[in-house]
Amino acid sequence: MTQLSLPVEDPDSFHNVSEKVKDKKKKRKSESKPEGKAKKKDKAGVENGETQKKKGKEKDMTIAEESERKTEKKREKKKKDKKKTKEKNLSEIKQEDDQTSSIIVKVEPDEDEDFAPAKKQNKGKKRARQEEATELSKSKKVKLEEDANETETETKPKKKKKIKTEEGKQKPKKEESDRKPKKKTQEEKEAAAALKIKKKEEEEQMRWRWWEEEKYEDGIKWKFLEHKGPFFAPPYEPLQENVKLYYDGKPLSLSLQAEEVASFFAKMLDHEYTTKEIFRNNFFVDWRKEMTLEEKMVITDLDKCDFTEMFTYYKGKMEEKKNKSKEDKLKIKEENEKLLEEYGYCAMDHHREKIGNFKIEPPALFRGRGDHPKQGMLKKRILPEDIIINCSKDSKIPEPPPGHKWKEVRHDNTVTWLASWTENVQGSVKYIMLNANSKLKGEKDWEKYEIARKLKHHAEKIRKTYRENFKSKEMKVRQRAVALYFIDKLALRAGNEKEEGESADTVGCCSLRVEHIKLYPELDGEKHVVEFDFLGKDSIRYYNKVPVEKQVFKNLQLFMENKEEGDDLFDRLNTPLLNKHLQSLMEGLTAKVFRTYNASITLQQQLQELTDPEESIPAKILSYNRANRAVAILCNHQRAPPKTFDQSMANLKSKIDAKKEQILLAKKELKEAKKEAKEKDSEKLNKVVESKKRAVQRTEEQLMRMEVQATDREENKQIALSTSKLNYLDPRISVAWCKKWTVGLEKIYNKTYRDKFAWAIDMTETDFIF
DNA sequence: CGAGGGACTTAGCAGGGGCAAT
DNA sequence: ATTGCCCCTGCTAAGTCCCTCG
Repeated sequence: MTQLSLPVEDPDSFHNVSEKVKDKKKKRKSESKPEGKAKKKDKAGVENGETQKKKGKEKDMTIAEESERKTEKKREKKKKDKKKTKEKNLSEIKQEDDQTSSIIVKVEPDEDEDFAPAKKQNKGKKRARQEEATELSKSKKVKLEEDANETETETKPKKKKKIKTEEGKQKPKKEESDRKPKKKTQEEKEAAAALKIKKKEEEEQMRWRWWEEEKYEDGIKWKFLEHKGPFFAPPYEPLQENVKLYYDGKPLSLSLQAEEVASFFAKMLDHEYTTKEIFRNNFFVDWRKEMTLEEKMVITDLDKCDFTEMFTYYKGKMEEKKNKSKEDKLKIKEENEKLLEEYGYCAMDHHREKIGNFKIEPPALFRGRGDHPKQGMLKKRILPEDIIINCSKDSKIPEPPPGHKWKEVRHDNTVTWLASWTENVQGSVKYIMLNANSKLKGEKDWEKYEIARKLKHHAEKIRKTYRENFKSKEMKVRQRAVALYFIDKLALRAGNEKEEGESADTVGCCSLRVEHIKLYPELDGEKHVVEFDFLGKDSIRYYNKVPVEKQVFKNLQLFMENKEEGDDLFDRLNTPLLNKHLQSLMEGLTAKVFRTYNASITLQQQLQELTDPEESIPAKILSYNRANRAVAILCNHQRAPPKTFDQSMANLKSKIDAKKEQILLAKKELKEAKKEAKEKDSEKLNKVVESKKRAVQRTEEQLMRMEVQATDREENKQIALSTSKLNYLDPRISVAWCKKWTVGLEKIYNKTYRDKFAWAIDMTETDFIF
C-alpha cells in the first residue's frame, strides 16, 4: 500500500514534465507546477538492447534479399492462413449443415509471423463467435439495401438464446464486478443488468465484422454508398428588439448580416481571443465586409464598439437553456436523436455505418491556435451550393434543401468522404467522413499498426544505417541521418514546410531552425546535451534537454556553422526527401510510423516492467496509466490543467484524511472489541470482533483506492493520455494486457474506444506481442 | 524537382450529460 | 432530489503524406 502513494519517478524518458508548459497556458495561469520528475534512462537505448537479438539474421542483407525473404515469409503465412481457413470452415460445417461456407477469413498480408495464433482453450469461444458471424453473414446475404434492418431483426431471436448461454458462461465474473452496489432491490438490479447485457448483445450482433472479410482491391474504398447528405447549420436568429450594439455610447441597429457577425464576437467576449490584437483586427476587417454602406460609415473603430449588452443577452439565453425543464430537455434530446437517426448514418456496402461529422460547421470567427495570423477572420456560412456530394451511382442521391442545389454530385469510390466543401479562411477542403468505428477507418487503423509492427523487424538495421550515415561525405545524407535519429529517439513529427503567414509559426523535425536548439558540450554532468525549445503542432511547446551521441553533437555543430536565427537547421532536407529514403528502407515506412512504433513498443515494455502480478486491480490500472503516461510524455501530449484541478485535489486530500481518521477509529473499536471478547469470550462478542475486523479492512481498501486515484491524478495534471490511447497505441497490447491480468477492459477503454477498437478486442488473445 | 491541392490522421478544447455524494 | 464534479463527446484546427502538373 505504502509504495503506491509514493511519488514514482517516471521510469523512462528524458522529458522534464514541469518544464513543458504550454506558452499560452503559462501566461494565462502561472500556477505552481509539480516538481520535475527525475530523468532516467534513455528509451531508445533500452529498445536497442531489446531488439538486438533479432539483429543477427537481418544483418548485412541487401534490400533485394530482404524482400525475397519477405515474400517467402508471406508465402508461409499464406499457407498457415489457408490452413486456418480450412479449420474454420470445417468447424462451421460441423455446426451448421446448411452452411455454404460463406465466411471468408481475412488474410492480412502484412500480418507478421508473430501474430498471436488462437489458443486451444479458446476454441469454444472462437466457435461461438464464428457461429454468430456465420449467421450474420447469412443475413447479410439475404438483406439488401432498404430492408437491411428488418432482416437483421428477423434472424435475431433465434440467435439471442444461443449467445446468451455462451455469454453467461463466459463473462459472469466481469459483469458482476462491474456493477456497483446500488440501493435498489435485487430484482431491479437484475433487470437493469439484463437490459444492459441485452443491449450489448444487440450491438455486438449489429456490428459489421469487417475484419473477417476480404479486403477490396487496391484503391477501392466501397462499392455502394448512400446517404442523406449533410445537415446544415440552423439559420441566424436575429437579436431581440431591445438588445443593441452600442457605438461610441449610442445604440445601433445593424443589418441582419452585420448583426450576425457581430454576434459571433459578442458571444466570445469573455474569451481571451477577443483581447488579442490580431483577432480583433481580422474580425473588424471581415465584419466591415458584411456591413452596409451606412454601417461602414459609422463603425470605423472597434474600440468604440460595446458588445456587452449582446453578450449579456446571449449569456442569459445560455442560462435559460440550461435551466429548462426536464421535459423540454428530453424533447431536445429526442430531437437530436431523431436527427442523428436521419442524417447520422449511411449505407456502405449494405451495412449501416455511422458518420463522424454529419453537421456542417456553422459560421463563426476562426479560432486558430497559437499566434495564428488569421485568427478572428470570418468563417462563412456554408450553403448547399458549396457542397460536393459523393455517393454511388445506383444509390438514392441526397436531396438538397428546398430551393437549393448541390455544387456537384460525384461518384468516386476511391475516396472515403461523403461530402466536401472548401472553407474560406485557409482555402482547405473539409470533409464529411465516417466515424472511427467504421470499417473504412478501422481497416486503415489496423494497417497502421501492422506497418508499425513491421518496423520492429527493421528498426535495428535502420538505426545502424543512420549511425553510419552520421559520417557520410554528403551533407544531405548526414542531415537526413541526424533528423531520423531525432524522429526515432524523440518521436518528433516529420515537420513539413509551411507557407509563412498562413498559419502559426510551428515546426517539426525537418523544419527545425537554428534558434530552436542549443548545444551544451557539457551540462549537469552529462556530455553532448541538446536543448530543444520550439512550438510544435497546435503551438504546443516542446522543451527537452537530451544527451545525444557524440557524432550527432558534432554534426549539429557543423549544421549550425555560418547560420543565423531563422535559418533551417537541416537546410538540405525536407519531408518528401526523408520519406523517400524511408520508403527505400522499408515498404510503407514514413516518418510518422516511428511515432506509432515507439509509442506502442514503449507501452508494451512499460506494461511489462510496471505490472506487478501480486498487486490489486486498482494498482494494476495505475500501472497501466503510468505506462500510458510514459508514452504521452514521449509524444509530448499535453493538456491545460483542469480549471478545478487544485480545488478537486484538495477535496480528495481532505477525503483521504477523513478516511485515515476513520481507520484509526475503526481500529480502536476493533481493539476494544477484542479486549472485551477476550475477557468474556462469548459467541456474540467474537462475531462483533469479526465484523469490526472486516470494517477496518474495508476502510483500508477504500483509502488505498483513493490514494491511488490521487497519485494518478496528480501525475496526470498536464498530460493528456487520450491522444496516444486513441492514435498511437496498438489496442491489441491493451486488450491482451487486460485479458492477462483479468482487468475489465472498460477500466481502460470507454465506450467510444471499445467501439473504435472492436476489431482488436475481437481478435486479440493474451499472448499478443506487438 | 517544387508548388499546390487533396485526402486522411492527429490534436486539444469546450460544454454537456451523467453519476456519485449530500 | 439536488448539487457538484468529472469524463465523454463533438468539434474543428493542424498536422502528414501523396499525387499531379509544369
